[in-house]
Amino acid sequence: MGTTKTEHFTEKQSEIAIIAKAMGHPARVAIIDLLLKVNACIGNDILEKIPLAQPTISQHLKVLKDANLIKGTIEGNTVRYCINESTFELLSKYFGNIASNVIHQDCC
Amino acid sequence: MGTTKTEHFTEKQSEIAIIAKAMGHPARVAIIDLLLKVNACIGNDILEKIPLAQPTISQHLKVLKDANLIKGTIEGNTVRYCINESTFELLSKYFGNIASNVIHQDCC
DNA sequence: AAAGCATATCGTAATATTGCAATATTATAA
DNA sequence: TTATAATATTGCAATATTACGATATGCTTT
Repeated sequence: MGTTKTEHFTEKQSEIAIIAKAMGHPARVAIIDLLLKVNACIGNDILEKIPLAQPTISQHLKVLKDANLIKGTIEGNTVRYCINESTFELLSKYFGNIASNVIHQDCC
Repeated sequence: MGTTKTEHFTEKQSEIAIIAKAMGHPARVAIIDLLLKVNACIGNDILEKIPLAQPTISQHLKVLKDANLIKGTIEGNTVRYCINESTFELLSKYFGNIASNVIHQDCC
C-alpha cells in the first residue's frame, strides 16, 4: 500500500488533490510567498532565502511546476520562476465555493 | 529523512501547508464534496459512497478533522460530520490573495 | 445481559516523500 | 578552452502516508 487509489475518484477531485498536495509543504508555501513578495520571477535567489539544500529546493520547485502552481522559463543559465495565477484562482474558487455553500441548520 | 523541516518556516506557512496537505488526497476531496452535496452532517453513509474500507475512511476523516476542515459531533453511536466553513474561507482567501497580487510585467 | 450497529484504533505491508551529498548538465565568463 | 555559476538528476537513508484486516470501544436495541 502507500499508493493512493485514484481510480475511484473524479477528474476534478484528483485535480484539486494534486494541486493541494503540492501546497502541502511549508517550504513550498514559503517559495510561493517569496515569489509573490519579490513580485518578479526570480531564479534561485530562492536558495538564499530558504534554508534547504539546493537539490531539495530544486525538487520542491519541480513539484510546484508539475502542479501548475508556478511557471519557469529558462533564461541563459538561470531560470525565471513565477506564480501561475490561474491555478491559484482555481483553488480560490473551489474553496470559496465550498465555504459559501455550506448550510448550517442542523450542523455540529 | 522523510521528515519535513518545519522549524524554518512561519506559523502561517505551516498552517496553510497542513490544511492544504489534508486536501491533498482525492478521497478526502471526495468526502468534502459529499458532505457539501448532502448538505447535512452525515455519519458513515460516507462508507457507502466512497469505495474504501472503513478503517481507511475513518483515518481520512481524522486527517480532515485534525486540519479543522470538518467538525464531528457524536450523536448516539453515530458521528455527524460537517464542513467547517471558516477553514475553507481561510483557504479561499489565502489563494485568492495570491492570485490577485501577481504582477505580470516581465513574467514568464 | 446479549447481540448488533457505528466508529476508532492497532498492527503491518507497500509505497511515497523529504532531504541531501555527489554528480551531471548547460550556459556564460575569463 | 577552461573555469565558474545555476540548475537538474541520481542514489540513498530516514520517515510518512495509504490501505486494510483484526480487533477494540461504545451506543442501542432486544
